[in-house]
Amino acid sequence: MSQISITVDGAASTVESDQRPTQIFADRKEIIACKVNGALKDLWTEISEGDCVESVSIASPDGLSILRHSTAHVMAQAVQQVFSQTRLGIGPPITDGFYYDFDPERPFNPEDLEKIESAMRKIVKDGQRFRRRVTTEADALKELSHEPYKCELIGLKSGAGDEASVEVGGSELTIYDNLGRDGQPVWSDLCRGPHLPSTKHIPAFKLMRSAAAYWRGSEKNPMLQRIYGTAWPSQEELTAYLGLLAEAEKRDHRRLGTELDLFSFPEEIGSGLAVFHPKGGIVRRAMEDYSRKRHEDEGYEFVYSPHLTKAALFEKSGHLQWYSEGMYPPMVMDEELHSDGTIKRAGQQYYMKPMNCPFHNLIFQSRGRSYRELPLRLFEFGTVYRYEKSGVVHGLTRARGFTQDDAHIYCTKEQMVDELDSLLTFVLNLLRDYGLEDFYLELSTRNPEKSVGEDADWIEATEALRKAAVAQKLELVLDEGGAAFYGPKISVQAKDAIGRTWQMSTIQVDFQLPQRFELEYSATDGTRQRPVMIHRALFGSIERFFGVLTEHYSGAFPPWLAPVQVTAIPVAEAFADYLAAVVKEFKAAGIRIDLDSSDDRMQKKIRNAQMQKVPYMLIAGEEDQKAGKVSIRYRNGEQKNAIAVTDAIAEIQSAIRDRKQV
RNA sequence: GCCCCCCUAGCUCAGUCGGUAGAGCGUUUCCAUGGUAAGGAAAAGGUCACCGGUUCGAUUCCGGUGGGGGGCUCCA
Repeated sequence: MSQISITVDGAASTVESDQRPTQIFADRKEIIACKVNGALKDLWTEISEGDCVESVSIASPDGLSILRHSTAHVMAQAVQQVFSQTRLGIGPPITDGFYYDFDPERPFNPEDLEKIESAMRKIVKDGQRFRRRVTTEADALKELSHEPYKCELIGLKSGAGDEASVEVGGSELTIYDNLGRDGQPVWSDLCRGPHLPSTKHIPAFKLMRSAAAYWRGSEKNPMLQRIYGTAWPSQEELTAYLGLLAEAEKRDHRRLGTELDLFSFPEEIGSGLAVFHPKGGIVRRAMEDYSRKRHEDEGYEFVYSPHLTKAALFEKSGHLQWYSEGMYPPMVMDEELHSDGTIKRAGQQYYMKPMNCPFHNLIFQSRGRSYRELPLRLFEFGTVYRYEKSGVVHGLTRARGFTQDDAHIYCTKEQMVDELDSLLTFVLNLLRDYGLEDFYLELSTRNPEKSVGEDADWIEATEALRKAAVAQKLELVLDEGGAAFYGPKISVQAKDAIGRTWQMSTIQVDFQLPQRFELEYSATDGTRQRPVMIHRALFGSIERFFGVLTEHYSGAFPPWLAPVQVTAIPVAEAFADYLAAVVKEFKAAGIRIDLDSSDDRMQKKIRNAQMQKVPYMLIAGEEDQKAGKVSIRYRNGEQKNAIAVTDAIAEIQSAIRDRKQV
């Protein structure tokens, strides 16, 4: 047997020529794949003289993808074991897990998932080896003739899109066989790979849910049944992941909205239309008040516009041509009909507004504008109505009626760069004031096929946005071709307390509307010029931001936002009068404080306040009353005793003023 | 909009293989006056989402509508 020289993880090495990485890394159990000369390969791959071999650990990003992809194969095998008439779609790894699409005889139910999961456990236990096999298109079509979706993928191979590329390799067509103990294939799947050495390398997995998905992601294609699963390098990591999901469920704003009596969606009103209860109203008002103040400081002017308008306005803006599907249908006013039903006098059509910009444009246009007025910043908490498809409505984060913290900035081209820069700084600082700290930015650029305007304008605006983004020194992600038809945009993505990303603010340059509305200002030389228009919403919508903050804080709002800032709890009824007097002082100091005068025992009152996530409890008993003092109990269970009332007020006031979390 | 699932007291949920229903929490009243996350007792509270169909009889089975959930597609 001859020897070959290779590099293993950067170190020169000499091995027998028939050695495979599986043997080279035999004593490192966490190594489940490798890179040969930079390309991801199975550990069973052949290596040759001069190859550079790098180990891929199961915990690395590549390793996790391979683990999850292999688990998807195991699931597909199990599904076909349990339901033999099921045809296969595709089964890629995704963030935290994997899915596989199936065309079963009937949709899966939860019991099916249990059956599939136990079949998977058996396959994992069997330790089936994954074997890569190169095939030809003709052979594969023959072998997979009973798998129509796979055959379709083979046909697509040349122009393979993203979703197909996991299944069919770029240059070679490969099939992965799962080999039983006797070395014979027990199951096969068209796949690019790579895969784990064997199924026993799957340390921990769980099937999560079944759902429907269109074949190859198109509404026009048939619906397949998708099963989602998750897989991890260890049982502990799986448990931790499931714990995170449970935590996310606990802080779901829809659940907290009920538990904390913040808002509801009465069926009588309609899907996606919320009412805010008194407690939610306080939080919302605190959010709005602070936003208003900051906008005022920043040179915005406040305007108001109606919720309804005649159709002509949205014809002018282009919304009716482009977005009428997303609008509530028109109300027809003052229409007169003949007795035979034909129209005698045409009515007037009114629409609920899906956006505020046309109204702001009318304000801009209401009189001549001078360059001296620019940048003109018009701000409105504008409530809009959009007829979202029934399947997408989701709590406060995707509603049909919502209020944007909307503003439109009209400026000269020369002012655009500075304006965007200061605007982005303003946005980020404001979001930080609300307790969000971790951001990245996304720059959406032109899609040439779906856009209007001059190339030069697009380039200029995109560059201005890019410059503003880069100045923030935050991560910048490019969303190529993701811009709206009328101009490029930056969106601010914020991470919440448990690491989930939410799209918050958008800043959008618009070339279209100033033209459609023929907006003009008088320049220094007396000529009439078209202003640049910038759309921006910092919260996106107040409802959505409310939902995000509720989840971010898990309902435990910082004092400045908390509906009830302090609950006063007498140790016994005898001290209620004393506390009532103290409560008066707190109220006079502008603190939102409630005295719990119910006949519950104090332990119960503490529990209630705790569950309502009230930031402070003010407790007083005999000792406090004698000394004229109070005790403060915090949300974390800590307590400070014998505090002078004025000190307690000062402490809480300062936390509110500084928007501190406690 | 599409696929699947769900809707029982204010909330969270049992239950009825078709004979009109239960628990815990909450609410009300009474007792208890209690120093750090549930004191005790009693009572009230339901057209079993709504509308049709099948049936002697429907909360239960079937169909439709509304609302919700998980996904897909979409998100100006």
